[in-house]
Amino acid sequence: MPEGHTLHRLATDLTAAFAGRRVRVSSPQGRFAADAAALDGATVVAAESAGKHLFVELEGERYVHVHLGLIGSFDVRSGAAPAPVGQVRLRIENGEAYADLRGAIVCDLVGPERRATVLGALGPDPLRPDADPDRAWQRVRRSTRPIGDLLLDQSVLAGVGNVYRAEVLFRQRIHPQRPGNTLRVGQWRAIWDDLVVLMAEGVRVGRIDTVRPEHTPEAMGRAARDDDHGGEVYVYRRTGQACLVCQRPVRTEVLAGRNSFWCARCQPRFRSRAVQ
DNA sequence: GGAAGATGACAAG
DNA sequence: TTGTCCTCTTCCC
Repeated sequence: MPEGHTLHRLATDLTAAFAGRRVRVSSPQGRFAADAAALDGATVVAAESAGKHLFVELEGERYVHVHLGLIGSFDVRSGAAPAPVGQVRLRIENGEAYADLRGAIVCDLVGPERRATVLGALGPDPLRPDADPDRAWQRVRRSTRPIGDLLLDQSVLAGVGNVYRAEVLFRQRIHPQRPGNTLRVGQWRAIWDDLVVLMAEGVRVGRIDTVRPEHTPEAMGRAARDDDHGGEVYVYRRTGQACLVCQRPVRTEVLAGRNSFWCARCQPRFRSRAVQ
């Protein structure tokens, strides 16, 4: 289940497995069958990610545009492909490796124009070295929307999902409901720089770990937890459990349509000076 | 065996 | 704001 780091890693794995190679393309489930047939036997150029979007380029400037949505998965494995298990919408294989796509919200065959349109609608991606954090800041500093809302808006910045939103705001001690236009530029830069580090680490290890060494269960003398998303986090989906830093119960509230998590002590609610 | 959720995004009203 | 879609897992009866 995907935030930007998952897609970035996926692009790397797909490129390693298939770039420069002819591939068989199929749709065992059937919903991508016509396009798969058109692509079958083509040579893969490369795969790339931008935010939560993935493009697999095949010869002839043809791109398979994939967005995993909330529940999609794209598994890249080595070896010959076995009989498909479950609803495999897209399978790419070359005898030495195979990749199965399931549950994606988008799986379309597109051309360069559509690809450019999708990329153009995205804010800067902390995983891309050419990303310009100031472009996002110009949106944040003018907005009265909560920062927890802005961080999930892919046109403001691309690749952050619900886990990174909760975790980066905890690490920077900023309440999710704090309006964007009350942040100082230094706080924004701290959020961005932290995302660059956290997401790069997410790509490297393949899971989301955000807990600093001094706050790990071992360092705090507590039993290790086994989070069901695979990583070690401060507040994400820890509602009611003790904050790893101050022991207060972690709180939750729906923000921008998604569950938001924070510690009321470590991330005090912002009070506008104008009100006082 | 069924309901509820889940790291997402969109359209409709 | 609500409803809808995608698939799988976990939980409850």
